[in-house]
Amino acid sequence: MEYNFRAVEQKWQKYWEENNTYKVDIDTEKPKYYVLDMFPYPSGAGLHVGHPLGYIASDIYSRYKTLEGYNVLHPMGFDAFGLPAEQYAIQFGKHPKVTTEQNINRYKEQLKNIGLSYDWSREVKTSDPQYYKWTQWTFLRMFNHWFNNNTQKAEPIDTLIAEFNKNGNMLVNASCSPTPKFYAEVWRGMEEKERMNILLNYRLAYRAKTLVNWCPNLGTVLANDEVKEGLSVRGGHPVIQKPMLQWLIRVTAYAERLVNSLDNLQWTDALKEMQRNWIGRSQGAEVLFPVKDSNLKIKVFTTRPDTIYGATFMVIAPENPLLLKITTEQYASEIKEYIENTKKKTERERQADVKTITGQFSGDYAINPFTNSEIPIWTSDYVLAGYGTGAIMAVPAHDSRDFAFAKYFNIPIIQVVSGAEITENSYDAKEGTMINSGIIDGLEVKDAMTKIIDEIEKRQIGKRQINYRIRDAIFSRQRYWGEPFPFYYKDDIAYPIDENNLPLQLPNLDVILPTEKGEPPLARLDNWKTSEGYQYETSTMPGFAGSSAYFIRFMDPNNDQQLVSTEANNYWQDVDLYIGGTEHAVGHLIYSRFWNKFLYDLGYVCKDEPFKKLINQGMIQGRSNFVYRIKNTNTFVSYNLKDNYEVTELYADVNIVNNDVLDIEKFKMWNPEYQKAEFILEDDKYICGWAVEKMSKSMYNVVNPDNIIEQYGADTLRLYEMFLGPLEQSKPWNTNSIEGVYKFINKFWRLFFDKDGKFIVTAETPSREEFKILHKTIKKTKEDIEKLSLNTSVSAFMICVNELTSLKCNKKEILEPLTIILSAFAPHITEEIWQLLGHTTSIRFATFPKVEEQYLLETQITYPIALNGKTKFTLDIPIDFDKNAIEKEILNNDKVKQLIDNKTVIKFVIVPNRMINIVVK
RNA sequence: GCGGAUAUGGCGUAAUUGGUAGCCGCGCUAGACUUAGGAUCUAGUGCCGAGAGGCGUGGGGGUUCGAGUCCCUUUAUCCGCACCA
Repeated sequence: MEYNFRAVEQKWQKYWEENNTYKVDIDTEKPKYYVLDMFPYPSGAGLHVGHPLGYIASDIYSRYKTLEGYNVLHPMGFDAFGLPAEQYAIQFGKHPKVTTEQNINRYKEQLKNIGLSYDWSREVKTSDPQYYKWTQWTFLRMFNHWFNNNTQKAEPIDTLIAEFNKNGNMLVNASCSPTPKFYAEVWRGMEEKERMNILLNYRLAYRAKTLVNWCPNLGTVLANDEVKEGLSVRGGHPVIQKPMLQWLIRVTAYAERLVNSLDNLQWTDALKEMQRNWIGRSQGAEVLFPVKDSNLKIKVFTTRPDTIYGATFMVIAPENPLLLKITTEQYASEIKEYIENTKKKTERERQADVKTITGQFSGDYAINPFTNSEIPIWTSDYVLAGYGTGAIMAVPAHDSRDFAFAKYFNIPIIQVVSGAEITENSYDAKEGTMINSGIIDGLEVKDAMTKIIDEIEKRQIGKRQINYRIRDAIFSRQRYWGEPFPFYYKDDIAYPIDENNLPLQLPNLDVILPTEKGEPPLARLDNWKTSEGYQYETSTMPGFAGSSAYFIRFMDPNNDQQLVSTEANNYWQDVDLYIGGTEHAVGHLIYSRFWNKFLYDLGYVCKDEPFKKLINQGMIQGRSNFVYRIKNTNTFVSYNLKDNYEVTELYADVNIVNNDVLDIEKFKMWNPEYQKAEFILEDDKYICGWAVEKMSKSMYNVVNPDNIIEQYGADTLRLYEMFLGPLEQSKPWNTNSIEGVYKFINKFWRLFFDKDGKFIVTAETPSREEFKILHKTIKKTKEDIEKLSLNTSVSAFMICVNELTSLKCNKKEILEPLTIILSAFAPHITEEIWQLLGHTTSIRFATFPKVEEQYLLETQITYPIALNGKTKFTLDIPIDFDKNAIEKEILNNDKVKQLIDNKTVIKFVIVPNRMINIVVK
C-alpha cells in the first residue's frame, strides 16, 4: 500500500488545530525554551520555497526541545505595518488594511500547510491596535526618560527636572543633543515652551530638526539602514539630504552598551562584526583650534591626536554653520557657491565621485596649538557634517584623503611618523616613531597618543573622546500605514496624550496619498485632533517600530493591562534561539536590542539582551531554466545541440521542467506564442540550460511551497529543505533531487506494512544489530539537531531506514523510538504511525529516546593499514588489544608481510582505535 | 580599499575535528519484476588505466609517520562596510 500523504497530512493538520496541540502556557514544572523566527512582512507574492527554510529548522528544533521535556514557546506573527505594505496597496488601488489582511491569511494558510508547530493563539500583528498600543506606550516612556551617562541607564525625566531646579545642567552628564550650560536660576526663570525645548535635548524619544534622508519618490524620510548607496532599499529611489523637523530615538545613548554586550552573545562573528561596524566606535580626542585674530575656535575630532604636529590645514564640512562665520569677505562668494553645489548633489552623487577632489579655501587661518603655525581653513564635502564635530584637522602625511587633498591643492605635507616614504602615498598605519613632533618626538605612536592627550587635557584645549558612527534613529515617516505618534501639538510643542487613552488608533483614510502641500496623508483629515481641538502628529512610525518588541509581546500577547506580565517575563525571559535572515543584521537587530535595553532599565523585562543565540539561515537562490529558439523561427533546439544554430536564450518556467527536461506539452500551453512551436530533440528529450540567479518572478524560477506540497507532501518538503545543505549556507533551489527524500518517506512507511497494506509491526525482541542501528541513529540525530546540522541528520535517517529495510526489521521496540525522533522532521507521517502503534495522544507529547551506549560498543575495530601514510587495506583487530598486541598481530599477518616485502621498517605508528601506519624505506 | 565567508565527483553534499576522502541523495550505466513505468528491487558509478597500479579536496609551498582539516602564499566567487577623520 502506498503512503497517502495527502489524506494523512490533512487529517493531522486538522487534528492539531482542533485540539490546540501546539498551545503552550507557563508551566513552572518544566524548563522553558523560546524559539523564535523573524516574523515576516506579509507580501502580496506569498511565500516562496526560500522563506520556510528557517521556519522549518526552528520548527524541528522546537519539536526536538519539546520531546526533550522543555516547555517550548514557538510563536509566529506578522510585521504588517510599513512602507512596502502601503506601496503594494497603492499599486493595486486598495486599502492597506484590506491587502494586509488578505496577505496575512494567505501566509498563514501556507505556513499551516507546512505543518509548523506554532502556537497560533499567540499570533501578533503589528498593525493591530491591541498590539501597537504597546509600541506607543513604550515610545511615551522613551519620551519621559533621559540617559544618565554616569549610571549608564535610562532615568525618569522628572529626576532631570529636579536636578535642573537644583543645579541647572551644570553637573548633568547625559547623552543629549548639544545644549548650552545653564544654572538653576536660569531654568527656573524659563517659560514652559523654552523648558520643553530644552528637555527635548535629553529625552530618549525627541523631536528635532536634523538632516534627514528624504526620498521624494516615496514621499518620506528614511532611516540610515533603509538607504544604501544613496538609494532607498525599498524600490531603489534616489535619496537626498534635507533638514526637517522629525521624531527621533536616541539610540546613540546606548551605543556603548550595544557594543559591549555583543561579546557575550552566541551570534556569528560576521554578524557581530557588522553590528560593531554599524555602531562604529572610535576612540580619540576632541581638540580646539583657535582661529587667527578671532575668538572663534574650531573643534575637531581625531583618532590620531599623535599626528597633530603634522596638521597643516583644516577642513570644515560645507553644512557646518561655523564655515560662514570664519569665511573672509574676499572668499565669501566662492564659499557660498561651494555650499550651494554641495546641497545640489544627492547623497549618491556625493559618494559616487569619491575620487574627484573638490574644495574651497575660506580665506581664514587657524593656529595649530602645538606648532603655533598658521594653517589654512578649507571646506570640502569629503568632511561630513554628521560625524564627529563636522570639522577635521588634516594631516596629509598620515591620512590618505588628506594626502590626496593636499597634493591637489598644493598644501605642505609634513611627516611626523617614521616608517615609510610619503612621496606617493600617505602612511596611515598606527606604527612607528614620532618625528618632527616637539614634546612627543621619539616616542612610539601608542605612547605618543597617551602623552599628547594628557597634554591637551592639561592645557584645557580638548579632551579624550569616543565617537560613534551610529546616528539617532529618525522615527517619523510621512506616510499613512504605521503607528500614530501619541502626541498632539499646542503652540508647536509636542505633548504626550494620556497613557490611559492608548492606543491612539490609526483613523481610516480613503485616499492615502500626501496632501497637495506635501504633508503626510493624515493631514487630509480635519478631525485628526484631540477633543480640545489640538492637532495630532500627522506622520507615523517606521516599520521597525513594531518589530522592536514583538518577541516580548509573544510572552503574554493577550494582556491588555501590560506589555508583558512580570510572571510571563520572568518565566520566558529571553529568546534562546532566534533564526532569521542577515538582511536584518543592522536594522531590526540594533533597534530591538536598544528597545529591550530601555525596557530593561525601566524594569519591565528581566534580560538586558533579548536574543541569546542567533542563526542566519542562508538565502535560497533561484535556479532558472532556459530554452533556445533558433533565430527568426519558432523552433527550439535542445541544450547540447544549440551550438549548431544561432539561437536566442529564453526563460522557461522551472515549474514545467523536470530534471532539466522540458515538458513540451506544458511549455506549449504556457505561452500562446509557443503553441505551434517545434522542437529539435536529443535522445527524444528537450534538455534545458540552467543558471543560478535570484529567485524572482521575472526569471520564472519561483518555486511555491504549495506546489511542492501538492506533489510530494509537507513532510517531504520539510526534509528536503533541510537535506539541501547546511542551514547557514546560501544555495540554489533545485527540485531535481527531491525524489530521493520522497522515496525515503515511502521507504519508512513500508517498514510498517506488508505488500497488502497490512500493519505488520511486531512485539518481537530486536537483535543486537537492530538495536545498534537504532541507537547509532538516536545519537547522531540528537547531536546534529543540537548543532542545527539538520542536513546530516536527514542523511542519518536515510541510512537507518536503509539498514532496517535490508534487515526486514518490523519490530516495535526499534520502529517506535525511530518514529519519535523522526517526528521533529516529518510530523505528519509519524503522527499517523504513532496512532497506528496504539497511542491516543499526539506524538508531540512523547519523550525523545535515550541513547544506550551499550549497543554502540564494538568488539572489533576495523583498522586501516597504511604504508607511508597511504592506506592499503583494512584489518579487523579485537578492541581490547593494546599497542604491543596490535604490533604482534600485524607482524604475523601475511598481507602485512607482503606489504613490507624486503623494505626496512623504520617504525610502526599505531593509534589505538584509529589506524596503523607502517613507515618503510 | 577594509572586513567576513566559501572553494571536495556530472550535481547537492559528507568526513569521528590531524587518522580509510567521497557517507547520504540526485543523475547516469546494466539487470530483475512488470501490459506499462516518472513504481519497486539488485549491482555498478571520483579520474586515468585492459590490468597491476597511479592520480585526486581551487593553485603553489611548508609542518607531520600521516593534511580536505594546521601554517605561509596565491587565485576565484559571494556577502557586508566604505570619504566615519
